[in-house]
Amino acid sequence: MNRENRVSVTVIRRLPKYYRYLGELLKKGTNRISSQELSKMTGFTASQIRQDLNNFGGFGQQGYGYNVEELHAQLGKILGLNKVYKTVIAGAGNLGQAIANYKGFQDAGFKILALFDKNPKLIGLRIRDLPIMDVDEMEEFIKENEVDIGIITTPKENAQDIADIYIRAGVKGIWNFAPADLRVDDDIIVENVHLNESLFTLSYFLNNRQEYVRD
Amino acid sequence: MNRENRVSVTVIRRLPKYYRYLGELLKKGTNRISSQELSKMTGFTASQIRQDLNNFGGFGQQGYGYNVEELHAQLGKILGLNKVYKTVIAGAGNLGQAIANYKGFQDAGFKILALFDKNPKLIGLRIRDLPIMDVDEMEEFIKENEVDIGIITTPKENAQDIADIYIRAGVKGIWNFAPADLRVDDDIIVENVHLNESLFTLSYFLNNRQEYVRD
DNA sequence: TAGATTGTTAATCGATTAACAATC
DNA sequence: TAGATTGTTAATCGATTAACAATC
Repeated sequence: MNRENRVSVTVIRRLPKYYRYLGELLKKGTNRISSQELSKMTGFTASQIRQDLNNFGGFGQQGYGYNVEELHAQLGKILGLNKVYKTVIAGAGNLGQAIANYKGFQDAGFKILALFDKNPKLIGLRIRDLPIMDVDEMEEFIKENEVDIGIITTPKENAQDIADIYIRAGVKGIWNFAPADLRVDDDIIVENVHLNESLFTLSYFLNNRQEYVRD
Repeated sequence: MNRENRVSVTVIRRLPKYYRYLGELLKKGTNRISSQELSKMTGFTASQIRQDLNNFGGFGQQGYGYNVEELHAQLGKILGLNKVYKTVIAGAGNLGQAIANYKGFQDAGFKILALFDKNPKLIGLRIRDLPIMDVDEMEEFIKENEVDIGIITTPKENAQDIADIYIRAGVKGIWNFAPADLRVDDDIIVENVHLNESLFTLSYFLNNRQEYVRD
């Protein structure tokens, strides 16, 4: 695959939502689902759903729809959720601890190996069974354990330094919660969670409700 | 303003980023900035930046660019950051506490009044100076204090119930961290932070790096 | 004045929606 | 077979980029 036939980022960002609803259907024991029913659940149009899925293959069957279990499995594979990823967390404050404690990520194959911090009061403690270690040991630890993903939950002042360590140590992706844009090589994938931007967007819509209600 | 002249959601979601960079420039003491320089910082094209800003007015000056202080103030007003919002947090676990502890939100005018939980071990504790109260008292509290924004950091199983309470109590917006889509009336603004979807997107790009590097 | 840079229109590009033949 | 629903092409819509006259 090359740039010409790659799937657009807008499409990719809808896949996790399909995956989530299919997981719920699977749990309920539903066997089949049509694009129209999925449309009602997700809020995307049926046409868009069929277009999106057909970027990756013809998973459906005319006159029937999609097999829930199969489509769920296929989307999981497309998203890379059939693998296990090793991750570490830099910044063992509340947010880092929240992520470490959230079972959902472990279940999805994102295995957290350790948290790192520079606060001596935190170093040595444990979150569940996970150690909080000195950030000075992080680079070494990542190399030894071949960590795939580095998570950043530090204040924004330290985010770039942490990113630099991550990259030197060889992580392939960074999940960044600091309100800063990281400078990284092109081959490092950065996914930002900018809570500030999310909250400010909410604030905008609160102040311009009349224009945006009823969509 | 009506539907015809409302600004598209894609534009709105870029505004907080402009605002953030302008804040940094302001702190550095920079007086003026051109769309071209802003382009280098933000990664959006200069043309797009000028288009975006002109949805709200002609803030620039030919041959000069934009006055940093003025544009920052204007964007703040557009985003509604010149007001104070009263908020509460439902779910006083790590994530709720992380948000309560994050000074940035308070500074931006989002005042947290209290956290709520149903866990007796948490009720009565304090996060900074904020009480953790019984969720049974939440509806009453919100009505009395005229809370604007309800934050949801509970497990997904409780998210809809909390949303229902928020709506009954009269909040105008919900900031939802639970991996669920809430059913609410059209006049309630919901802003979702779906960490699952963000992580799964990262996972996709990790597995399809060769297609997406160098953009 | 000359140079720089906006505001804005027009052109292009990409994403969404509509439509329907194919087929289960 | 008849009905349902996909996969896919074509039409539409919206967002981004290019271009340049206006003007500071």
